Amino acid sequence: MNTVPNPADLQHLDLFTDLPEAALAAIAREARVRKLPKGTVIFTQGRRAGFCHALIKGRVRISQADGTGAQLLVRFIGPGDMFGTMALFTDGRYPAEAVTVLDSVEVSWSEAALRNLMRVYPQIGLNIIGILGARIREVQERLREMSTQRVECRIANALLRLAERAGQPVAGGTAISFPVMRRDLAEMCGATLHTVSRVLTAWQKRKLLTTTRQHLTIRRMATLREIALHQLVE
Amino acid sequence: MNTVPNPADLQHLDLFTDLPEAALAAIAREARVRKLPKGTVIFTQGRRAGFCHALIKGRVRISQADGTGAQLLVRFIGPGDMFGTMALFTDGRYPAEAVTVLDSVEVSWSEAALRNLMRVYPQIGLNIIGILGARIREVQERLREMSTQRVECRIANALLRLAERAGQPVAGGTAISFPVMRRDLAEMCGATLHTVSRVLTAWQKRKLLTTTRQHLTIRRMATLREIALHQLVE
DNA sequence: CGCGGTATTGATACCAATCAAGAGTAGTGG
DNA sequence: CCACTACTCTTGATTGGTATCAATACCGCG
Repeated sequence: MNTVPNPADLQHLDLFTDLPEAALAAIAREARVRKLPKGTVIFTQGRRAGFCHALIKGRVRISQADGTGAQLLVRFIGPGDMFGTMALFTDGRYPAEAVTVLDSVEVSWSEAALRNLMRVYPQIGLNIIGILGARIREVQERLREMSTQRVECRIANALLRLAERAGQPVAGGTAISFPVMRRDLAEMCGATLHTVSRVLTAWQKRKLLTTTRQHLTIRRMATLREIALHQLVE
Repeated sequence: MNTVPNPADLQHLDLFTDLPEAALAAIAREARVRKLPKGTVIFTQGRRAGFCHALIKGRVRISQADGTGAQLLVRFIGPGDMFGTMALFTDGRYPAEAVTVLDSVEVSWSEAALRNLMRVYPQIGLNIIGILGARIREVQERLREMSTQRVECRIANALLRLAERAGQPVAGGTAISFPVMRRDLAEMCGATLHTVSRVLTAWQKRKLLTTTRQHLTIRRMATLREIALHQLVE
């Protein structure tokens, strides 16, 4: 379970882009690798954070609950993505919960190890800044969508983001490569699962996409883009 | 106009916390200081970014427009805050517009200067990571609010955030120290200015706050907190 | 087979946007 | 000094998009 990763796996992590070979080897020596079956809770909201995480394989669902039980789906983490790292540089507590939705392989580093590595290889710090910057952009974009657009647009945007980050070309469309429930989509775009269901069945009738339970394939990406952009849905 | 700042001014900037005296002096030498009257556009959305900015005095409004003209008020920048820096580490374009809402004093560094300083003083990089992390948290919190809470709660939360970052104790309450319009509040919490106006007058009748045009004083912070937390507003 | 989680679909209610009008306030310039 | 204009703010009437409530169907799995 607690093995050392192959440096080759590490070079695809966004955390470690533009680092020399030697660095990857050193980083690998400090790493902890774990195989995590689908459904594993990696960390829970509010727990003390001591590690920087990254995903080698699989998919992780990051979600945040408020006091009343309402949930926000913050993001799905895919292979190569760092996660749960922000906490180390703020108040030391995870602001959200992370659960695998597929069998996954995760790498992690203790806070001390990460800080040492950052000292030796300053590029890591620059990478983290870039990653956080990109995330702020994405979250702000979602915030703007939530403020100004209707549910249909927001659902379309959510699907486009999923396709972008986890789309697999298949015969006659793009399939999302992991199980997505109506509830997930709802929590991604601030709607109820009822509304999501209605919209998806309407789109299915229009041949924009096909869905079976938890599985989703986009058939007409272009039309979906139009719906996402335009306020109007002719 | 193009003077060198007093290092003492720099030590209160979140960008440069935990830096030695010598560093502040070096940083000051690279800086550009500008006095900017109220209403000055510091940068516009989409423009090529070449500087890292920080505010010494005054207040700056950061807002983002989508294609249709709808606006999101991203944040108000106060003394000590860095801004417009994310662009340097992502795609090199400002994702939002910055305008002074009070007479202000701004410091800025060219991208090259900043990168040099970061190389010599790695703490700056850590500071930036901390700042970006805190911002992601705040934006995510707003996103969750937008998804799950009603307008009244969201307006209450917006006011609390303003009070937190720009509240001045005055006789019988906390005043917001810069002009805030109904439209601003609306764009902060995804509502129309009409709704904001209605809610504020209702609260004024309940003595929760007092407003004159563009000026706002919170009288019962505790009650406002209750409204913000609870979904229910008895 | 029955059971728990997931998805569909209809009926109703209601929050907040939209539409519309006008009042207050600041600043400008003749 | 006052008319004039631009902007901010208030308030009412109406509409409509989504949530909510409620019931049922579907599917996988132990």
